[in-house]
Amino acid sequence: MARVVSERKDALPALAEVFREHGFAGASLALISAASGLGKGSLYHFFPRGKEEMAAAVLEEIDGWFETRLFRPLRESPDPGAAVAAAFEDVDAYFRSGQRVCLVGAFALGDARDRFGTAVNAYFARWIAALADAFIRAGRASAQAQELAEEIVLEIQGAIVLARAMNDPAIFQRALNRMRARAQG
Amino acid sequence: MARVVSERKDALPALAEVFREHGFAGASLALISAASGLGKGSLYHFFPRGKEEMAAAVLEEIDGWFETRLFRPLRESPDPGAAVAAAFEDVDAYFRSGQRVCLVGAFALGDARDRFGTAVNAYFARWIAALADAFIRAGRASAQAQELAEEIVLEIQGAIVLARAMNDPAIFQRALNRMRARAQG
DNA sequence: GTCTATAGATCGATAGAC
DNA sequence: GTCTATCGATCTATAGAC
Repeated sequence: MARVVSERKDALPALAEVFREHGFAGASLALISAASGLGKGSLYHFFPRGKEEMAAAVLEEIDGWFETRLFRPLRESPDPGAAVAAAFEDVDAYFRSGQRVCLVGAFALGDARDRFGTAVNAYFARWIAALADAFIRAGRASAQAQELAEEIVLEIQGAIVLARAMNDPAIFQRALNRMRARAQG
Repeated sequence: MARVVSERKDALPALAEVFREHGFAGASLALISAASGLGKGSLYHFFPRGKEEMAAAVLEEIDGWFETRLFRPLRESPDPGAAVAAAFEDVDAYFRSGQRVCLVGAFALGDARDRFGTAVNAYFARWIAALADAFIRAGRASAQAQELAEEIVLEIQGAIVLARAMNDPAIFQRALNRMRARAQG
């Protein structure tokens, strides 16, 4: 029977949750060890450069998930309108209506931005570019598509902040519905 | 000649900057001491309950600033349209076009939300309520005013996240201009 | 590969001189 | 009030047994 954690990749979801909940500075190795079920020795075996390498690996995994599940369909789907609608569904599920934090956005607000600035920037740049691509293929003018994409990514981040601050997923839902209407209009 | 720090209040701006830049967990007493010019002994003289009391005092000061500069004018100005326009100006200046983080929003994303949940919630609730009040007095229907206010506060938070993530104040400016248009329309 | 034990630095917080 | 010195706890990271 396969072990729960038999390679580095298997530990990443637990690590991601710790970084999401506690931030980079607040994510101690003790918390990471407890959440992943791995001792410090094992953690340093998988991530020789320590916490920084753990966070970088988590960012890379998140980036891969978004690339596969959101960005590529937005860029390549033959039906861009359906791809945009599906993307809103995926965003709602992934962020659990704002009760789950966007790790990249949280890093952007703190001093982790200095360490992981390139990854943070690239994540949002590709998100906006993929959305804009879908809007253009759906018939919008390039400049308008670009601004609408930026507006939507920005509003998703704001919805996470406000829904969490007020502990009210309905705020996230209302924001998402406004975005859907704007994306279709 | 008056000393630079002669009472607790004088230390708060420096403390606020440290919490903004490093988050609650990342704001060590060594950083706070260096930024404020106060030794640990003095810090504990002003804030006997330590870091938690420092952060609470900072949140209270921020709340007071917003109440005086933004919320009260929005609720009480005889010209609600002008108050809304002035509020956008103040927001732009205060957050330096997104290059300065909203401490309350940053706390909302991390585990500091559990400690300061009431203050975080109240801050955003009063911000939204004050904006909605101005919109109603400017002639909007109550439900629409409430939703527009929520949308704007949400979008300001998203603009800070995205402008910082991409290190581009123009993103903040564009978002603010969209909000101004929506608030006037 | 995974663990325990522990090093060395830094943490939040306190004590006491001045 | 402000400082220095220092406490015990916790931190990241390493070493070495298995």
